[in-house]
Amino acid sequence: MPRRHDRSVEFHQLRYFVAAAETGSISAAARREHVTQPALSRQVALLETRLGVDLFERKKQRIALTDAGRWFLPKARQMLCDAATSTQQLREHFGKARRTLRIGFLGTFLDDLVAPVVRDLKKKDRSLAVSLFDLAPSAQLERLAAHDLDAAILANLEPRHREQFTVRTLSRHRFAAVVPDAHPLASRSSIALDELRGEDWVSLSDLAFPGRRDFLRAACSAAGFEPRIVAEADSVGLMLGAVAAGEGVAIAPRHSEKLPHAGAAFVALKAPVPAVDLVLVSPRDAMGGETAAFGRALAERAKVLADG
Amino acid sequence: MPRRHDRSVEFHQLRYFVAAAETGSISAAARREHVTQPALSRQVALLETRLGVDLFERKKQRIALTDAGRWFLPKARQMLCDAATSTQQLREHFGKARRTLRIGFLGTFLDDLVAPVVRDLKKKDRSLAVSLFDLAPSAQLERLAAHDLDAAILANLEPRHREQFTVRTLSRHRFAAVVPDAHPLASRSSIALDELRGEDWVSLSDLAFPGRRDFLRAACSAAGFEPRIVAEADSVGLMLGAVAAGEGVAIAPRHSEKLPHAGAAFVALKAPVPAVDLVLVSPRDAMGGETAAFGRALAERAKVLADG
DNA sequence: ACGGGGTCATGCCGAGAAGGCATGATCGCT
DNA sequence: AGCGATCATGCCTTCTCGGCATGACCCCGT
Repeated sequence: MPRRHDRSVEFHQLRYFVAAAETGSISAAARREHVTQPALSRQVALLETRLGVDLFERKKQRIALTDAGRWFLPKARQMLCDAATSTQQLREHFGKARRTLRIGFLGTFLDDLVAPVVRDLKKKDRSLAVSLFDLAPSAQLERLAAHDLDAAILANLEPRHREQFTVRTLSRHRFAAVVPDAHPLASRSSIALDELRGEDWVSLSDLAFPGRRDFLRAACSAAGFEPRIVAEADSVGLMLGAVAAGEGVAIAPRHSEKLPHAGAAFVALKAPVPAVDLVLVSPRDAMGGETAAFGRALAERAKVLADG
Repeated sequence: MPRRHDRSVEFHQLRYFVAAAETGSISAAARREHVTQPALSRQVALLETRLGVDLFERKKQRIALTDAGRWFLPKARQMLCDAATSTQQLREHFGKARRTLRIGFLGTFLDDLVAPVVRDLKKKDRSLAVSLFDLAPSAQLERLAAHDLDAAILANLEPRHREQFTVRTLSRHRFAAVVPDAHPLASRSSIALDELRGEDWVSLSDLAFPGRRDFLRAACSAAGFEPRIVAEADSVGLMLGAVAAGEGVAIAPRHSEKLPHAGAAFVALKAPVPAVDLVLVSPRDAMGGETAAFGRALAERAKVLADG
């Protein structure tokens, strides 16, 4: 008897879910995954029934992640990353597969930093294979330590990581304030950090973003106050959601404005603007030729972006 | 067009592979997974072709893991663990699922420590749900920190983990020497540690077993010499394999003698015998009632074992 | 207001995958 | 040698997944 009513999740369902969450559309996800829209729609629905949890809100037209969906998204990404890297590593080590470069980063860097560099490198070396993974910083560090990634793009690196890995500085990223749409300061063109002195604050969990909370504390401390942190989120998306929901205010790198953030407004900060160095991190021992080439190209691109 | 020649791995194939590796038999694995032997045989073969790598050596009768298989086994376990814990956590948090206790440990502890305790607890509370995961220590610690496990059974805990988690001592475990079958000392009933002074040593990777290498160094140092470590393995099984292959000698907890170790012999050590405390580790904040009950029962059982 | 171009969901069908059963080949053990 | 156990293969059935067609709905422009 072929097993019925199977409650187990399948990899392709996770892929479809991630695609749908990232594109915010079933149709677009279907195009990306090279299947038809009904096929993907059904697999996502099946995933939801198997999990017993709704991942998307069907708002007649477009779809939106539920809280459960937002929570599950990074988990699904990690599962896919682990499956891809483990099997790839197995093929490379014990089989005849060619070396693949595996890069981790936050999704917001894909479009104008990582993707162009990868395109350029592939143009020069047609045989180059690259796998890209959108992961939370802590997940990147774990996989870096286990040699499941060749390089990761991070900020807010703690000292013990600086000595554990080789680090190359890419560019400096400035922060902006994020406040609810309804907030009196939302329409200002720029504000000083200490105007947010009395607010409730939303930060990022140290579990997913090591060092980020301390960075917030240090920035506020430089402005002469201590932030009252009332909530922590596991991802930038969840943090923006918390701000939109009125839980408090936050600071975020300016480029995260590209994430969906309905209900939350980005407002420029007056000098001194908090900023972090974006760095490329690799394991100390295994800095292969492709990794080094990628690092060089990435640093160059980052420099161009910073100048422009 | 239904996709052909799919190279992607499926969860059930990983489950079957792990079952086959753990039981050392396709038939036994099939019984455990409630499918017929041909079904499981085929899925494992299919997995191998998709990976492009042989995971088992078919020795006419029984099967044995290849090096690739040994390397892949912990990876497969982690993928299954992550899928199980993530989906379960989702169901509990956002759905209507009952709380499940998630325990991590090394496979060698299952039979006489973990399994009996779980059986007893389930007898008392029929509604108790428990998930068990055979994971490398570092993997347990990661998942503990991310609240993907409720408790883990570990040894060789580093100070920073002792302060990060709550720790309960279970029992003391003594080590034995492990030498190749052909080694002159293999037939002795017991040896002193410093008789291995001049040998090449095999240890466990700090990546998978944090603190274990330092423990070996300290033990040898107490015996008055410095071990020349020529190889490191990612799992106890790989370490025993390395010893059997003649790469060197090692020390291992006596209970790991239950693992398959053809070609390697366990020899008792004379006093002072290196030993570690086995501890139950849980996140500081979330020590639920079931977790506490499990801890108590486990400590009791460990005490009985130590006395017996 | 109404139709066209989007969205997502559902019904139906066919190809393929996965499982069961039966069988064959090989080895170990009595 | 024969029995029992192992793993692999062939054949058949069932379920799944994906494609196509279609329907329901919404936004938008004429």
